Amino acid sequence: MVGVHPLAGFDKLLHYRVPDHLMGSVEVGTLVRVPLGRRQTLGLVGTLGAPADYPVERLKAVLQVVYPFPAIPADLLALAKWMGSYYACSLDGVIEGMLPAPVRAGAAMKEETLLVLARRLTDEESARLEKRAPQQFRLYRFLEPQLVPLNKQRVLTRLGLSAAVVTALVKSGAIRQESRRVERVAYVDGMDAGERVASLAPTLNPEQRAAVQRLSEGLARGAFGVSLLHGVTGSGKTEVYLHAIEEALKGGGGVIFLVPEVALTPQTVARLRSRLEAIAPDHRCVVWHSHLSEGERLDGWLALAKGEARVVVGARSAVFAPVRNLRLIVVDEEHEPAYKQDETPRYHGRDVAVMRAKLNRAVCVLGSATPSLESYANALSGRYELLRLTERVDARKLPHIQVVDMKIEVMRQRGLTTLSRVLVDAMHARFERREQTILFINRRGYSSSMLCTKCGHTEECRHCSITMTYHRSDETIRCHLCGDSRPAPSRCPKCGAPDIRWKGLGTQRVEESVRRVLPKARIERIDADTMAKKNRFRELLGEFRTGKIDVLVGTQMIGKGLDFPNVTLVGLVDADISMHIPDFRANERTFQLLVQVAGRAGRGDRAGEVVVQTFTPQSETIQFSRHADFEGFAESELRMRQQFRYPPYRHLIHHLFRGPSEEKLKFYAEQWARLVEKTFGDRVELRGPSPSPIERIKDHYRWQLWYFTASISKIIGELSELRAGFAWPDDVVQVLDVDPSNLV
DNA sequence: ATTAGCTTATGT
DNA sequence: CATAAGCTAATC
Repeated sequence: MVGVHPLAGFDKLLHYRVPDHLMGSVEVGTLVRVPLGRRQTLGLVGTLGAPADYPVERLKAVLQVVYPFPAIPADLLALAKWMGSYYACSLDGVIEGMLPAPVRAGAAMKEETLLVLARRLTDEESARLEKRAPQQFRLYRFLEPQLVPLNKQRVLTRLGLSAAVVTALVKSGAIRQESRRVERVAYVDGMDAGERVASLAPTLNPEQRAAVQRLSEGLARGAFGVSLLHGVTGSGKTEVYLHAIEEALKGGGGVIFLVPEVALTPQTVARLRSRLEAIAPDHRCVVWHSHLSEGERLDGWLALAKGEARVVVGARSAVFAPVRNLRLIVVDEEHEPAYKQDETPRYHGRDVAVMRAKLNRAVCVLGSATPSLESYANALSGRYELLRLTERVDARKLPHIQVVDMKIEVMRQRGLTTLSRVLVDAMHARFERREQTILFINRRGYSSSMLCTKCGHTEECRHCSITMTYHRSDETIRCHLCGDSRPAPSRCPKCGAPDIRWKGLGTQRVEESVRRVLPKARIERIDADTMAKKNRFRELLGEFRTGKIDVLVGTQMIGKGLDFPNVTLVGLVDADISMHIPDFRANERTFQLLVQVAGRAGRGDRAGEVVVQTFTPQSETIQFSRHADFEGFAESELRMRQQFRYPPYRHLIHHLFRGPSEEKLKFYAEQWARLVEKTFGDRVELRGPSPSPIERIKDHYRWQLWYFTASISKIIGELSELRAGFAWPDDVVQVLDVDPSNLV
């Protein structure tokens, strides 16, 4: 008897009888087909043994064992359970997410039947066979000289025989049938030929050696540990990974190597695989990404599940690969937002990796040149080990950085200003020397926060403690987490200053200001509006590169991997805007970009200059919500209901929010109701609580209401880090509860 | 998620 | 009394 999690849309463990012929092939993690009501579904064996409170004689039997090995091994099942509670989604949803599509579809292994000689017949026997069963004899004579097993179907068609002939010959013991899984030609990229030569590891520098040393010790210890490998681009992180992987493989362990999806170009994959396969010549290295065909995906997955392959390189979902004896997980570019899955089951690949390492007592390496706030904070607090690679390949000088307090600037210039004295002077100097300037504005198009230009105060939601967003259309401020809204104040509630309203300093306005200051300069703007014309973006960048433009004003787009040698000044206009967006990751993305842009400024051996303008006091801390997507959640849910023509929405509301009366749930129910009314014009009526609670919803909010605290000095810290040779200030971040492994 | 089966409204 | 709609509870 086994307990099975049916993958049918509800989370319950149901018990089934195991028929005799399947007895040996069922264990925890086996994928089975089971009857459920009047249908059939896939299910995952979760426990062995009899049910606690269900009569054994009424159990139905397992219909089929889909694979003769665990599809979701015990460690992944534990991970799935953890994800269910951590990310507030159903267990069966998580499990489905862990299985590749072809497996989920119930695809059994594709097998072929082979025929091979079992016993050589004596002359006498074969003579008798020839006379009594000429067809059998033909088959025998065909197979007798063969060196390898042959495909049954092909042999039969070739000889024009029926399957009965085989059955008879098998029965008499002359031949044998074998079954073998069909190997697909999954990797046709010529990597098998040559190339292996290039895979000798280059010698490591002392820093790399030290990092490898620490990781090897961790692997030898066989205990859970997370290391943050903080190394600039080109400092040789990959070599460190590879040496650690080699170490793990030598000890017989399995390895998962996660990279952001975009990094999975054929070239990088090919290079990595040849290196990895050189390290472990007897093993295949499975590559995992979204462009694989279903067959390739299935093959890779099966190879891992059966232990034929021990290494997987892949994007986000590769963290669920059924790797056996997992010893090491590498997460490259751990700060990348691509690790976050934006559909249910929502999860963060890096966090799941940390948790999976913990469950396996394995080593997890997070690598980045610009670590995420939470990982860095965890390293500072000692939860993660910090490994640094500071030696850069290009010995470019680090830029000078100035921070301008715009509140003082506003007082000095008597009125709201866009550009500070310092920045204007610096721009004049560049213009005279015929050098170039980039002004960077991180503006979010749709809305902005309420920010006092005098004291830096921002309005926060009284329920959620995140920054509220100013909506110009109806003069209100709204919380994007819970949806609460109230009229926008006209004066600062803290200091009483009249000009609290944020006049979004968009790119257009900055462009205007620059024109006033540098009337003769050629100025161009790059933002979403400019991008509307298709080739304009590339044109502009071309003109900028050839020096036809003096000042480039733009948003995020400027930063994307572009290198302009004549840029010696970078101005960050209102570096703190993104701090007030109620999702701290928006802020992260910005500052990582800032670091990249600023890091490239400079010409020849002359260091570049960076001016950072900010309203927020450096000492002030701002709260960010961990996941501000209540809105997104509600909307997607509603869209789904609409699509499938569910019953009237009144009913839905009742369903979702019944349960023990709780102030908060009621509040959310009301928000939801309003949303439904707005979206569908449906009149919504909230009913009182009813006795059966829906924990899922409560969990969902618990999940969303975790906070994250960071301070503006993080940005400054990042930049001064460039100057100070990677010495981070100690007090940059305070983090609450962002280490997933603390939350079992 | 799906569905059987129960309760309640709606209609002759 | 029949039929439809609303709703609950179970699925081993």
